[in-house]
Amino acid sequence: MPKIGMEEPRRRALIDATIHEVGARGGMDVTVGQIARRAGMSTALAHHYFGNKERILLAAMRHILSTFGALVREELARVETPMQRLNAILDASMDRRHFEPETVAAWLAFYVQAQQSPEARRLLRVYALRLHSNLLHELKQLTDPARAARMAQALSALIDGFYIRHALQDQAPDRDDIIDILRDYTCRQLTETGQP
Amino acid sequence: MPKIGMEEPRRRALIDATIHEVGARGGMDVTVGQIARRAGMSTALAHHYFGNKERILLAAMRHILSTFGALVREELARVETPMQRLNAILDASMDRRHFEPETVAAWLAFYVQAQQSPEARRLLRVYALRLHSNLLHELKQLTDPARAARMAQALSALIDGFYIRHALQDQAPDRDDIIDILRDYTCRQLTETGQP
DNA sequence: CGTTTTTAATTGACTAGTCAATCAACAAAA
DNA sequence: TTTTGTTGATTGACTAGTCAATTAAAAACG
Repeated sequence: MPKIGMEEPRRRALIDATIHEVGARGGMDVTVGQIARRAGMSTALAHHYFGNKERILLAAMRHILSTFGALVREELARVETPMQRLNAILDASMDRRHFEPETVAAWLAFYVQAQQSPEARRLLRVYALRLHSNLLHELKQLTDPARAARMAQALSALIDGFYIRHALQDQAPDRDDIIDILRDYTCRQLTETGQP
Repeated sequence: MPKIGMEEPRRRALIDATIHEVGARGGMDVTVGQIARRAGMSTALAHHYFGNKERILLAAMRHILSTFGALVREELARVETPMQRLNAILDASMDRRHFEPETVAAWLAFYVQAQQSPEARRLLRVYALRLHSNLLHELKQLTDPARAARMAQALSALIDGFYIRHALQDQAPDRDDIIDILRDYTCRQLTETGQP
């Protein structure tokens, strides 16, 4: 059975299985055995490729974050004006793919693991910082620096907040309502009223 | 040594120890042994009082949520006008006590556990619903129903979002900045501009 | 009041089970 | 034959939950 060049597909399968298993079980308390079985191999092989459990989990986390980042970059490449680019970031952040139950559960679980694992924490920080600086870059071209900074913070929090609420409430607003709220927020903030 | 009337302080100590232990370890992967040791008793006694591990965790969760609810109610009782009451809810939601690292970590961990445990899910739903309806009740007196609903959704998401961001980023805005952002949001939304 | 019985509090030792990680061994490709 | 892929079996550490036994307070009794 041993064919050569198995390393890449095996790693891929393990990462995929990890995300699905974490999503299905709804937490990080997955066993290497469960992951390996879903990926169609023995636990020993999983250890062979990743060394230990934590590295499997981190690889899965890295995969989710880089998928997210790639999607944002892709949407961003399509448009020109700051306003379009801002909307592109918001759209990409609310992409349907992020709302698949497994992904949401995995995301949430990673947030918790970040409290224990410095490397996981670092990864999430990178994601948060990139989102923030992406937003800020566009907003600075649309309003004054102070308001831009505040809006970037608020939009980041709104995105994370809606995401986490979506994870466990059925009456949470759906994707389209969320985008409406985000657009309404930016629109109102950028319309100059009384305050300087 | 056995004194009578120990049940109540023991339960209290176990709940307290659970929150601290979950907060310190940054997840739900705490052992009954760790909790019991921190509470100054044997694992058997912890089982004696709560039956099993899940009930210990749920009791701790219930305690955190009821503390939160009591605080909101307390602040709410102090003021009269809808606008004051709205601000009271926001202030209470952002109270310093909720930002103690242990509480934040425990809160986050409970969110994850809610994916696995129906009872935990139910408890969090109650919290979310109460926050939402509290906000909605005041907002309906300040603006039209559609906008009130949208604002309640947005404010809930902002609160949860800032909370979760605070849990793992040092550059996240602090309590006062967050309150500024929340107030700025409500202020702008309630100021009638162009759109009906 | 003194004695006996009941009851709550408490634990150490034990059971039965899980899981991450290791290892020795085997199969095929190069 | 060396390298790469692969596994079953095993180990060692840890965990939830149980249980019988112990202690002391309280209550019942004479």
